[in-house]
Amino acid sequence: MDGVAVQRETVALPGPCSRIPVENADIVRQILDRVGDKWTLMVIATLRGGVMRYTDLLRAIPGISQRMLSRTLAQLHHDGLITRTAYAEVPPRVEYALAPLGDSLNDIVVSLIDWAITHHDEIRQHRARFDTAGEH
Amino acid sequence: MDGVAVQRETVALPGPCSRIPVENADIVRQILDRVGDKWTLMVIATLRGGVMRYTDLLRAIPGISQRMLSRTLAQLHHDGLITRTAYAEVPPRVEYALAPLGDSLNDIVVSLIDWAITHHDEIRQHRARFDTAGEH
DNA sequence: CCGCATCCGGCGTGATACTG
DNA sequence: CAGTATCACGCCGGATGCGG
Repeated sequence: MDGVAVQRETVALPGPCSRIPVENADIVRQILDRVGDKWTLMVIATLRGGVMRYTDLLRAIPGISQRMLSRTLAQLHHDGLITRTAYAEVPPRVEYALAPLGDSLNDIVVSLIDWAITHHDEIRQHRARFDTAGEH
Repeated sequence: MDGVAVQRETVALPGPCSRIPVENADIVRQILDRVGDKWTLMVIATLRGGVMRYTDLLRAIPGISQRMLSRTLAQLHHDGLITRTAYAEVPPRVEYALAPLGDSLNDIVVSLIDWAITHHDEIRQHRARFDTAGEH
């Protein structure tokens, strides 16, 4: 029902793309489904500190459950963003680290963390003002 | 199996934090709870195109439901990331646009989109290889 | 007519307990 | 220590309805 001619050539890789073509929106959505959920970015951000073990991550990321950590790590490993090294020892030891692909997200994650820390007060204030204002 | 552990030291990167202190982890998590869910970044990314109406966003973001769009928009407005302008007309018209706070996310969003477009093939290949390899 | 709140069904999520 | 199995809850999505 759209009937619009789609510009297929608009890839716009060099520099900031000014607009998202409809077909890229789908790609972006798929990726954001992976890296854009709450825990994935937290795990990647935490792994910036270096090689980490399962329980280290569990402690380093407040609020995450074992289930979601396992799931997230498996998915990140599955997508090639992190490496998983299991040592057949007793006690068992599994180390996780950023793979090159995950490392390429590093700058973005840092920026996002930066943004979060910089603006979270502003957001809180905005939200508070909103609450007091429109409490009807 | 893999068996190769990646040597990775704590590299200082541009920005205040090269590592995430535990206390900041909580802040980051809170922000990522807001901004890191599937739809929020998609909405922000889509709004980069300029002022948009509700149904425009609905069409521009494939897969989103009316419910989630309303919710996401309300939250973004609530947090001060976007502006909402309702015109008391017939037919009614509601326009959404990025507020300065949301606009400050622009660069990050663009980077993320760029990353998504650049690496989604790589991720797919990794995933496919993983599937064929360890189908156990 | 558009925007969006509400109601219900399904699934993902989270806490606990258990296994290797 | 690392991860899975189980179950109950809550959130997501689709349809409906109403207000402006």
